[in-house]
Amino acid sequence: MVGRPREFDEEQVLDAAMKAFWANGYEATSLADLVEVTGLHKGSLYQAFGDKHALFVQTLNRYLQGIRQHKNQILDHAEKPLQGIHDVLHGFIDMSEIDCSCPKGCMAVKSLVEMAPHDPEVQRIMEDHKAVMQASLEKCLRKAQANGELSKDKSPEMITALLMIFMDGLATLATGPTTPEQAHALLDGQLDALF
Amino acid sequence: MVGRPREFDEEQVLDAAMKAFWANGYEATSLADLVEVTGLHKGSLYQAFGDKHALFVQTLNRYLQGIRQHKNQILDHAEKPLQGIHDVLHGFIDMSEIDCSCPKGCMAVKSLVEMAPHDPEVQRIMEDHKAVMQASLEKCLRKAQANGELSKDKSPEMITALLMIFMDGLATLATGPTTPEQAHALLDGQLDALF
DNA sequence: TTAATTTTTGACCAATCAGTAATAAAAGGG
DNA sequence: CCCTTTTATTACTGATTGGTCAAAAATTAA
Repeated sequence: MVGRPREFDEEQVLDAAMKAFWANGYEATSLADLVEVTGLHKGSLYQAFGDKHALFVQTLNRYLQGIRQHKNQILDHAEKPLQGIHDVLHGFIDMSEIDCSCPKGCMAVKSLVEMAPHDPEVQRIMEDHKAVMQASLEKCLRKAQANGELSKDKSPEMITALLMIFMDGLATLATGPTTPEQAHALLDGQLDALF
Repeated sequence: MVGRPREFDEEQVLDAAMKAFWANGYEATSLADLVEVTGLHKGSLYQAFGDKHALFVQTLNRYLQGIRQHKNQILDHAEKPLQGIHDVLHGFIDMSEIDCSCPKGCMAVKSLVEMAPHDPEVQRIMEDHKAVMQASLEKCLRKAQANGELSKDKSPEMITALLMIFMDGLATLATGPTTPEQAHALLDGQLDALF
């Protein structure tokens, strides 16, 4: 490698920018904010990541990829598929407790609501992510049916859709003063209703 | 009344501003945008409604009040309470079809996600609104229980909470390319699961 | 040591941001 | 008809916006 070496860790910078966007949204996060949280100078940010929108897209992809990686691993390796789904969904609620430096709520839902309506790229990213998660959940539910864990007259598609809607709704609820305990109880209520 | 009379209709201006905020969110809606959609000059906007934030709060209150008025009337006067709930929830989906000039999605959810986390006033408004809607739904469910329409071993609180979460989730879904038919089907699926 | 390459840094830019102040215009009250 | 009150309009502000550019610094290859 030729040239002056980078003085920053790309992943750390992306994480810092991600948290800023996550906490405040795209529009309300200024370049000055990004400079502050990343510690980089304006020019370096542009040279390394492109403009503000490109940087945002990279942080969003990183956020979604992290979720997919973690959740799909649980879903694919769960001994009891239904337990896997239970763990994955309750795990979403605990995410904010594990890393307390994370903003409240879900960056994906926030981006979906703020950006997707008028941003084709964000829209595409979110649709792809949704399709992947949907497929994983459905696959897991079919395993549960084959397993005998889940009645065969339930519809995996409908259950999956309702679970994803529920998680989106829970994420908007989580922007307010809801405790993890309440969230867990509500999720249990929804799971009881569906299974 | 003394002084020069207003040349605009306050409610029309609020509606125009509301749609701008609704479509683009608070941060992404500039004063120039508001001047354009309202037809008023900057100074008139400030004199009549206060600053940008105050104007936003007024549009949000108008939006929420319209919903509460409409929905509570249905809930309170429904012959069959469960049918009333059915109508109210499906009615949310049809709102965008009735007035096609309305932006997609729900302004309340959008404001909740974008503003509530760091805006105490919006947070309070949304909490109050949620409490009112929650109370109306619960009251209606209890009537259904007294009526025999709803089994008494169901929890009105839990059902209400799950319905509200579901509607929030549906609103985020509606920012994407979801047809009203799909939304109705999903809502029916949720209602089937809950009742 | 020098040339090529990449990053860092800080100065700089036009455009837009929300918001204000001053003046003109239009009404009613005396 | 004048005075008061309210609204409309225009011009203007300082600050901030996202983004660029050129020069300095740090590294490797020749």
